Amino acid sequence: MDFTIWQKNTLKFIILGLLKHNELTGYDIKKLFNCEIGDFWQAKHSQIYPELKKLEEEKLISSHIEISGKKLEKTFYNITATGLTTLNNWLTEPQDKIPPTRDDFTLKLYFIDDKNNPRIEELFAEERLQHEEKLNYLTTRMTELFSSTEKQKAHYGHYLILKKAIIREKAQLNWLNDELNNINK
Amino acid sequence: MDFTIWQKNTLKFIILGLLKHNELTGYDIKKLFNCEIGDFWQAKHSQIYPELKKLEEEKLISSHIEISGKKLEKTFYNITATGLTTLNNWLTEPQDKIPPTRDDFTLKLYFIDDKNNPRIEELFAEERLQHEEKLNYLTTRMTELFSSTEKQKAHYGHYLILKKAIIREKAQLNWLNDELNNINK
DNA sequence: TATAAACATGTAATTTATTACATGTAATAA
DNA sequence: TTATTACATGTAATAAATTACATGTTTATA
Repeated sequence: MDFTIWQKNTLKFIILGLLKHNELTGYDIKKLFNCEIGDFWQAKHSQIYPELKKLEEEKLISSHIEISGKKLEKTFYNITATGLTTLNNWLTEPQDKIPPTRDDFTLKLYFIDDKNNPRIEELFAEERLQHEEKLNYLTTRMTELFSSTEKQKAHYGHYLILKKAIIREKAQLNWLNDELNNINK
Repeated sequence: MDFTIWQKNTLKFIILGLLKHNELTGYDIKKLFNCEIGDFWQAKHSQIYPELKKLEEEKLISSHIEISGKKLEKTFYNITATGLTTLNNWLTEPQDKIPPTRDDFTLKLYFIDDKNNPRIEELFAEERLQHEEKLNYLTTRMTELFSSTEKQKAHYGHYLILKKAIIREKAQLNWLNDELNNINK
């Protein structure tokens, strides 16, 4: 009997979730981390490809090869019945404590004690730029994908996380602007 | 010549930052992750103690032992001049792209496509509880530590990150409540 | 005065994630 | 038509982080 609680391996479940509806190649999965889910998780191809092989060994996914063009072999993956069960179990598991944000911008701030240190303003300005760019991208995506309530309902989860990301970025930007105003006073 | 860019090792700089003003033991540092900085980074003692030894080898910190009680040896660490320079360099480095939130609550949501799946409401309720508890803790800390503007100025960075965490939790809770209302419509 | 909780420090094994190394095809634009 | 970009897939080395194993002291409390 093994009561060992291993580390999460969230990537495993993300892959299963992504394969729920469509068959995908490793490259497809890699690209999806550039879109909305990239705001909530990221993985490099060097982690994705081995994970796919592991999942196939565990019989949670299956694969077949298709030739694209003259000789390029693309490996498509499909979720199995067992895989679907594993995914649903994960979805039903109670949530753990909220993990830390791992935000080193905030940490840097924490270690600058002098309110008049000019680096504070610089940091805020840099950070604001990043969040402005992100918010811009996210709002564009939102109008692209979910202009109508029908479209929202058809991909409800997707709609939700996009909305959440936008709210997060806006709150962050508000805070950044407020603090920048305080500094200049 | 080595142009290799290694992974960050943020813990290293957090330790240096924490030692900037006070000498601390490994245990002290461990405990600090239970407070505000725990919202932005966390580390187990099994990572902290080896890191402290590494930093001492690199001459970024120094240590001395004090006896507590009859025979308990406590190792206190101090930052060196080199350590201080290293810390300041980190603080001055331009910020990277904002990293993903690694939020598996949101990911789970993403993979529940059916708007009527009862698991959605459950997930939201679980998550709301967590964030309510956290917000509670944070606001208590805020009044404990920063009731006056003098106190805010004296530890400006600390004040800032506490404020940021509170704003984040509030925004999150607002979103959770909004969505819970939408579900019940 | 026993005992539980908090203090205090460490290592080993393992998992997770990143960077670097490595190779080749297909489509597009100049 | 050539060059560049995107497509496509992998492994090796390394770093970062977690879990588990391990031991002992001091303080508070029942």
